[in-house]
Amino acid sequence: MDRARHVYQRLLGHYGPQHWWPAETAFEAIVGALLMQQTSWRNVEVAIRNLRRAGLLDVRALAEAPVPVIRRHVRIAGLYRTKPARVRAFCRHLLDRCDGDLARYFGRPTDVVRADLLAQDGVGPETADSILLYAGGHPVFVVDAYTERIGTRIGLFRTREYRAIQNFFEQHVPRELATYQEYHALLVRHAKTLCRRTNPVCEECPIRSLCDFGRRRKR
DNA sequence: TTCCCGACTG
DNA sequence: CAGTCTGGAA
Repeated sequence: MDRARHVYQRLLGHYGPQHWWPAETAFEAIVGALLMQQTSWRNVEVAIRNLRRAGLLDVRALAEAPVPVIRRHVRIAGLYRTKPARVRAFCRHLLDRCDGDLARYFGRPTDVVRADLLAQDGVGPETADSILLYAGGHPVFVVDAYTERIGTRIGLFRTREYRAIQNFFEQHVPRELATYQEYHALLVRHAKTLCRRTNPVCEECPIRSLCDFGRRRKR
């Protein structure tokens, strides 16, 4: 069996399904991705909750809201000098690109949507792919710091280049939306609970037998 | 003090 | 490639 698939099976068996964003709305996934950078997800959840409570969790509402108002609600997510304006600018873009119709926005070839996302302020490779995968239903493999850490520790690859890592997974894991969504969620879960940057808990790791780092590490 | 599911600028 | 940006939790 392919190692990348084997890792997936073991993580899924150990942690179980993570049931992420698809349960929520596509728009929430977009806002979450834009606010997530360099912040704990806990704070992003609070920010989204604040927006919803204020009736601002909507394309038009956010597009029209003054930046200071948006800032008041998302301040907890940090980087308040950039994120609020980026969220509003992105919503304005959605309005004049597809009249705020997300199905229409995402209803184009993956590469086209990805290029459009990357052209937006504050949207880099990870944010773009995260939006594609969890809001747009496009089967692209999301790469983040956790993916890189786990992948290099295990010895799946050595590169640190975004596209190279992404290609690795997309060539070894069947291109299925649900699988890609679940795999990324599992990597995040694994990186936070056991495969931490410092003090990893290799003794309890479900993929230790597949891991170059874990096998060599003493208890 | 460090770190958190990055992106941008110089 | 390195510095910078943010607040909050540990």
